[in-house]
Amino acid sequence: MSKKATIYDIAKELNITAATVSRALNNNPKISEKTRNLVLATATKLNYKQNRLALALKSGKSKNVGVVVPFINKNFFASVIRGIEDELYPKGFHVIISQTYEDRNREKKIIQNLLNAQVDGILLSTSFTEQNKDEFKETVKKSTPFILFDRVLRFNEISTVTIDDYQGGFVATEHLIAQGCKKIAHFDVDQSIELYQHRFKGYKDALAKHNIPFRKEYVISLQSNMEAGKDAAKTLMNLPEPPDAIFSSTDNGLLGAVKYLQSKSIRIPEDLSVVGFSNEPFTQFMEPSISSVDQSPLEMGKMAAKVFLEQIENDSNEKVQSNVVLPAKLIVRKSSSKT
Amino acid sequence: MSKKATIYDIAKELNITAATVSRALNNNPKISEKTRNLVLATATKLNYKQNRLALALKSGKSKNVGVVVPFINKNFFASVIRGIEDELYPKGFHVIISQTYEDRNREKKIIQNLLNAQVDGILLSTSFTEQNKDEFKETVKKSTPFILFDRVLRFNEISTVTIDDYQGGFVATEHLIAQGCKKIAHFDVDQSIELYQHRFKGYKDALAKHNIPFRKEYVISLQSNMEAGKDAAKTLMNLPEPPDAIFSSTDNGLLGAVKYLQSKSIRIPEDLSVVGFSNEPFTQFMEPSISSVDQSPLEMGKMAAKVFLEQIENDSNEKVQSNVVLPAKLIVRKSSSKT
DNA sequence: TTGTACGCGTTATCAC
DNA sequence: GTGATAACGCGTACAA
Repeated sequence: MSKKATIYDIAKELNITAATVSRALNNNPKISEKTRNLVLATATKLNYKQNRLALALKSGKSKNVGVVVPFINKNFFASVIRGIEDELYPKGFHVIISQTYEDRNREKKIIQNLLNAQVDGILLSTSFTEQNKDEFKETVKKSTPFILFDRVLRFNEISTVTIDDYQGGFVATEHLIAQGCKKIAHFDVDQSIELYQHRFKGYKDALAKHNIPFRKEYVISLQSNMEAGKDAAKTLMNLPEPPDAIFSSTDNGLLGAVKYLQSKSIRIPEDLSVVGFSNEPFTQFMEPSISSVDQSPLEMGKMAAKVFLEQIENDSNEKVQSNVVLPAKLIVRKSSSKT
Repeated sequence: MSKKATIYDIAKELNITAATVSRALNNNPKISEKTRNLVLATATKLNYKQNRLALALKSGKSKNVGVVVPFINKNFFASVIRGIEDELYPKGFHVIISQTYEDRNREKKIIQNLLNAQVDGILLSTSFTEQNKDEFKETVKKSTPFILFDRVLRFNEISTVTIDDYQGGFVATEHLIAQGCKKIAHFDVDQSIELYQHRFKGYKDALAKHNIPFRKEYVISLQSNMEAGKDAAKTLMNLPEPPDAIFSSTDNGLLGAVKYLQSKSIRIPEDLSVVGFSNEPFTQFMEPSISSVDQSPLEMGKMAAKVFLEQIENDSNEKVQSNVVLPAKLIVRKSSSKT
C-alpha cells in the first residue's frame, strides 16, 4: 500500500460513484444504511483518510491558524501558545507556529507565507513598533482575520488582547512604596512599544500619587537579558544617591541586576527591594524569590483564540473588533517583603 | 477587495491565459520579458498571493511538517521545536505543533489529524511506551516519514534522534562518586520509557565500576514535579541510613527535593550533593545552582529536522533509517561541588 | 512564446 | 437513494 486511498478507490471497489462515497462518509441522511455500512467498511479496509487539503481548497477554509511570536523558548510565549492550542484544538483547528526573532523583515515574510498557506487567521505578538505602523498595516491588509496579543499595534478593525500593563506598573510601584521604599528606579525596554510605555506610566503615576519626585536618572532603558541588567544595576549603584528599589519591566533584565547586587553584598530586600514583570518560572525558585507581575499567559492565549473564533463565526463581513484587557496580578515574594 | 486574487484574475486583466501567468510567476525561461513584467506588475497591483493549498494538492507536497510533543511549555521541548524550526523554515517548511499531554489517545488522534492534513512528515516525542508498542505501530503505518526524538520507540525503518542517556547517567553518577559521595540515591520516572531505563542503567553501572553496592531502597520512581520530589526526599531522609547524594533523572523532581532538604536545614552540597537531568533554565539561577545533564535540545531539534530532510530528499522508496545519538553533557554547578 | 486541456481529492448541484 | 458533472487554484504536458 504505497499510495494513499481516495474516495475513488472506495467507489471503484464497490462499483458506486465517488459522490455516494462522500455522502456516506459525511453522514448524509439520504443514503441507504446498507451502502453506508459498505462504504465505512471498505474505508477502514483501505485505510482511507480524508485529504484535508482538497477539502480546504474546495471550502476555502484550511482549519489552520498561524501563531507568530518573537521567540518560542520563552516561558511566556510558550504558555500563550498552549492557551491558544487548548482553545482551538477541540474545534478542529491546527496551529502553525513561527517565530520572528524580533526581526521585522522576517515577520513580514512569515505573514506572507502564512497567508499563502491559506490560514484561517493569524494570531500574533508583533515585533513592529509605533514607528513602523504603516509598514505593518501594509503587510497585513485585511483579507484574513488578525488578532494581536501582548505586543500590539492599534488599528480599526484589528482585535487585540493585552493585559493591563499600566495597572501592573502602578500596583508594583505602589507595593514598593508601601514597603517603605522612596527611591525607586525603573528598568524600561523600549518606549516605542506600547506595553513598555504603559508600565512606565504606571510607575510614574504611582510615584506622583504618593508625592515621590520622579527622577530621570533612575530610569534606564535596556535589553531584556542578564548582561544588560548587570550593567544597569552597576550604573544605578554608582549614582550619588543610589535607589532603594527597582521596578523592572522584565524579569530577565532584573535577574542580571540581582546577580550583580548579590555579588556586591547588597541585601535583597533589606537594602534594596525589587519587583519584576512576567512572572517567569525562575523568579520563584531563586534565593530570594523574586516578586513579579503575572501576565496570565494561558488566559491570554485562550482569550486570543476566543476572539478569533468569534470573528470567523460572525462570517458576515461586519467588522467585529474586540479589545480585551486582562488584569495584571502582582505576585509578592521575598525580594520585596521587608516585614 | 473582498476575494483573494487568483492567476485567473491576473490573466483576465491582461487578456492572456492563466497558464502564461503561472509561467511568468514561476520564472519559466520561455516567456517574453514584456509579459513577465506585465504579469508581475498586475500581480502586485491585485495583491495576488499564491495559494499553497492548490499547489499542495497538485504536487502532493504540503510543505508542512507536524511536530508532536508531550508539552510545549517545558523549556526542553520549546527549545527542540526552535531547533526544528530553525532548520526547516529556510527550506520553506512550516511547522504544525501539537501537544499530547502524555495522553496516548490524544496522541493517536493528533497523528490522524496531521496525516489528514497531508503533512510531509511527523517529528514526535511519543507518549507511547514499550507496553503499547504495537498500538503505536498500528497508528503510524508508514505512508509518511516519522522521526522520533527523545522519547522514542524503536522499529525498523523509523529514524530516531536521542541523546546518550546512558552516558549521561553514568557520568553524573561518577561525578558524584568523585566528590566523595558513597550513598547515592536515584530518582527514576518510568522504566517503561527507554530513556529512563538508560539513565538508570548508567547510574547502576557507575556504582558497580567503583565497587559501590547498589541499594534498592535508594531508587524511587516519581512523577516529574515538585510535590513528588518533596515526598521522595522525605522518604529518603527517613531511611535508617539516608543517602549523601541524589542523581535525579529530571530537574523538576529534584527541585522539590532541594526545597525539602533546605527546609530541613540539610546543606547542599556539604551534607548532600545533587545532580539533575535536562539543564532546565532554573537550575542555574537557584541558590545553590544545580548541576544537571544537558540534553542539547537545540541540536536535537536540528538533527531531527535534518534526518527528516534526508528522508524526503531520498525520494526513492528506499528505507533510509538513521539512529542519531547526541552526546550528553554534564554541567557541574554548586550543588555538587564540595571542593 | 503562448494557448488548451487535464488532474490533484473533495463536495455541491443538478438530474434521474 | 444514487450518478454525473462542475468547481476550488494551480502547474504542466502537449499543441500551435
